[in-house]
Amino acid sequence: MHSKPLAGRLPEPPSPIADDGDESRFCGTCAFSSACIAAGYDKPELAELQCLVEHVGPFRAGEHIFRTGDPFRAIFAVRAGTVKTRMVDKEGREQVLGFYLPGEVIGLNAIYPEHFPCDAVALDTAYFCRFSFPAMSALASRIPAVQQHLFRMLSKELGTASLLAGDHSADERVAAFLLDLAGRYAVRGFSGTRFHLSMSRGDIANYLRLAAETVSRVLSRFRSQQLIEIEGRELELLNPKKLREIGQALLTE
Amino acid sequence: MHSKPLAGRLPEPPSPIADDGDESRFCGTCAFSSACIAAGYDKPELAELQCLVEHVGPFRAGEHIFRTGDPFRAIFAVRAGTVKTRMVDKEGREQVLGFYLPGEVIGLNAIYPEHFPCDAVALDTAYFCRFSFPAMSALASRIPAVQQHLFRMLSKELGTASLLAGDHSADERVAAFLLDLAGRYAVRGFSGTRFHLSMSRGDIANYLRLAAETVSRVLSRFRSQQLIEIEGRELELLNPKKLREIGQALLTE
DNA sequence: CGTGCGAATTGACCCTGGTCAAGGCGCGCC
DNA sequence: GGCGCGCCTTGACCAGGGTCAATTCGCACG
Repeated sequence: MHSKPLAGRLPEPPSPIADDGDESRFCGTCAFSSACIAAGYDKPELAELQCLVEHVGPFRAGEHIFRTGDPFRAIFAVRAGTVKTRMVDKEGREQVLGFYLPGEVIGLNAIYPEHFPCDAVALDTAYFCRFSFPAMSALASRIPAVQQHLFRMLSKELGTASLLAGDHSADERVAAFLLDLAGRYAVRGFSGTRFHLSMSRGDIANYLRLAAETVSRVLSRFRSQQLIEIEGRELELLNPKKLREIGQALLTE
Repeated sequence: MHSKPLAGRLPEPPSPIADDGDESRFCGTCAFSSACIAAGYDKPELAELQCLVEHVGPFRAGEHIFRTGDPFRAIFAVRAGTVKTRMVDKEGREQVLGFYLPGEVIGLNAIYPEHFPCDAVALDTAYFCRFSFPAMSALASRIPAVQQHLFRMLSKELGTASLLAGDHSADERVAAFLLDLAGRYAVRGFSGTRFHLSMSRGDIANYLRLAAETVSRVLSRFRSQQLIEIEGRELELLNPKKLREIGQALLTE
């Protein structure tokens, strides 16, 4: 099955497509890849990892992968498509917590409460690997690399949660957001300068704690300054260097 | 008197515990207690847990427990005192990430980067339990309860990180902050209605992404509305119910 | 092909909270 | 005691971005 040898544990050359039905290619971009590699593709333990993975999907735009309050049984790695997580308070106001691209993992924040504390909603047609968490925990006890990987993923997400924490201007937020997306696409092997925004302006604004109108205005201004080219949801970064200057307060901290 | 905090801090002679000197009482309030209890106080495994714990302190107000960039070797449970974590960007601006009370754990966000991504600074005289993380990981592999506990602590912190995420008014933020502190004190067995704010107005403001003046104004207003009594850093919640109404957008989400 | 609906853009106005500045309070120190 | 230094409070002013509203665009559907 995973005949393609991925030599060493260093960052492997990323593969451009995550959803072409070739599992080994997807796994190369997946957040679990280093755990798999550390476990060894041919060891019997990996068979167990395979065993507890289940492919689910497709979900269409707007469909829920999980809902607030659902009992926590598994975490999900995005195989294709994009997801937003959000909370809805009792007044019905939505709060976007994050966007997740192919290779990234959702559901980690449900371990402690044992119920999902937020919704996960597909933004376009999306497919997932579903990892049963009890099985994963048991496996982690036997394979230190898997345990360590889970610790690292959790800890990593602690770090990224602070991206939108600071009190920063709308320009800083939008610039940092675009660069963050670009970097995450690039790391998974997609273009880091041209990509599709699968979320609406409203979702971006909500995530950045701005008004949709403000996001629209900032993007227009960035375009008029030749920093980006944007048409609808198709984006190109024309001057990442300048954008980095604008957003650096958010990116370095 | 005593040496610089971080300069080669070595195992100290068992330092007196700040409150009552009874370790089992502290452990009852500590975030690790359920892991210890699950392991069984009398089982041999617990001896190992004891073994990898090291009591450190005292740290005086302003001293660092760890600094940004320090290699990650251990996590710390607060035994007494209060700590803030913060990042300082290259322009020298401080960003307060959180406050930690007795029984709570700092350093979890360093697992992934393997270096501390922030400073931890004592706000008053503080003592800690230091848990070697490699030893802790090894133990977690053998004792599922310990592993599960680490997962839960990490996941829990993911949830709290979003407390200050939303775009909320100054009143909402301050009310939610006070109630959050109150709840955390109550859960550890302290008074949930009267307590001491060990952090300055400036630290609170920075944490809540407000100006110090705004925090001051909101507290004054809350006092004039009979919601709280506050004198310097001594606080009493007079009307927690009303405060909860004000801050509920932040608390429920 | 028109219709209708949601997303996006743009403009006009206003409010929350930041900034600047001037005291007041507490406390350690000479 | 008097002084100095943070920390805190309070007031006056101002701007960044939210809100409201009108318009346009894209697209699904009858």
